[in-house]
Amino acid sequence: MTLQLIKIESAPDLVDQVYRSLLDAISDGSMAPGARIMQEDIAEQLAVSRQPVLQALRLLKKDGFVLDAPGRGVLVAPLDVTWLVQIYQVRSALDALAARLAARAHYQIDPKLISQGRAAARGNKVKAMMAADVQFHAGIYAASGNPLIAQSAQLHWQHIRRAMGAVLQVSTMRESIWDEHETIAKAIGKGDENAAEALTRQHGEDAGRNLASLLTNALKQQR
Amino acid sequence: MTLQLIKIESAPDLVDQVYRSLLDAISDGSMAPGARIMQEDIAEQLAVSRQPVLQALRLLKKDGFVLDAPGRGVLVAPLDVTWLVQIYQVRSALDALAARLAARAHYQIDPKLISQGRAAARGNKVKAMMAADVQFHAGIYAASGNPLIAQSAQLHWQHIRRAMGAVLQVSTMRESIWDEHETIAKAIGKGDENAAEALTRQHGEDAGRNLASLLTNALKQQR
DNA sequence: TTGGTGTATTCTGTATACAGAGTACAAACA
DNA sequence: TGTTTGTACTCTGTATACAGAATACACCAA
Repeated sequence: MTLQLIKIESAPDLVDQVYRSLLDAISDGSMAPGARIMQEDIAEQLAVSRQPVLQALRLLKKDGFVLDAPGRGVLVAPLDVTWLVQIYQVRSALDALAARLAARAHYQIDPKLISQGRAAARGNKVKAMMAADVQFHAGIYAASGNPLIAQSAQLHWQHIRRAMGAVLQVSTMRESIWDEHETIAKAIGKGDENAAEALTRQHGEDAGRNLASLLTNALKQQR
Repeated sequence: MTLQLIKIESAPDLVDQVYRSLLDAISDGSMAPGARIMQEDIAEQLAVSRQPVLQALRLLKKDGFVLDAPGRGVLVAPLDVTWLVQIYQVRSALDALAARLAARAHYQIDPKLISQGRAAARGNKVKAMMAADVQFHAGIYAASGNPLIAQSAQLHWQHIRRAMGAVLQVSTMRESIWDEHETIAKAIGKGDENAAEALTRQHGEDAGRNLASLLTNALKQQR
């Protein structure tokens, strides 16, 4: 008999590990915007050589999480409202596309995603709220059948997570977003492509405007 | 008097150079889909060490131009119709967004882009046709005021270029695309956001379907 | 005291060196 | 002759070494 062995997940790959570690630290705010990054420090903290760090930083640079500071290495990209608005524009378009494709397939979004989301929204854990939000949207990406959407959007969500982290300590998320999510899920389930797309775009634009204004205030207060 | 000196463009940066060189070779087909890539070969050909090559390959991997072939290094991503369709779906959504934003600004697309495009379409140089097409769309991206769109779309265009290169030797581009381009430009100029968006999406979807079916045939013939 | 120049330090990017993982080939056995 | 096992080789990923570029600081002169 052929034993069913679990496929060994290969290649811990230091570059990947460093990349994730840094991305996480940047996204959750423990590496402050504008902070200077030195390869040697990171390498020492993670107990690897400078080589994997160098490569990971290059990947992060490509994603826009760190910027070149010629002569002084790189620094964590500052939080910029304009940049955030642009992220949201693109993400909304991707979300809208995903919703349309999902509706075309009459995909039934797992109702649990919504009930769990509402529960999280009633709580006071910022992390849980964010996670539920991400999961709902990820559900739509998966339903779209186009993995490229998820791939692009995932990076955007990291940027958003950064902005939210800087803002949500002060305010709370709009609770209405879960009503909107439910409406979107229904439109997708019914196969109403146009509605699903329009609702999703509207939802994204509202969220973008909301977060942008919150961030603007937060940045003002810092000064 | 303060002499106007041209700012020196810094950092030739070997990694970047290798990246571009490889991306170019892959996009124009001189590195065949499925071909195996060995760091040492590339390094020797470009007269650099393996280090920059390694990093460039990692960037290309992130972009989907090369795939991991565990144990045998990496290989040029094969041309895949499904993949191409997905690219077009995302790009069409981005194009539609860009068109909407450009229309919001009542941006006047340079008419030269269209006349030059028509001229190229009447010719028989595949490269010139592609270039004109890219330039028209790049014009819309620029007009959108959201640089993130251009950044994402640029990668998609490289993938498309690859597919076109494999196909356009055989067939010719639809000439009607420049009528469509003109209609889109007019809608943008008039500030008709909805029309600009809808037309652009339609244009993208048609182009995607067209290229996908051509590629399907081309791949069939190869067998 | 202030401005400028020279020097030392710091940090990056590239090259070389090394070790480990996987494949392919060859030899041996059924 | 086909299959399996052992071995050598190839290729990658990481570490270390080196050289160049930019900054910051200190010293000197006005």
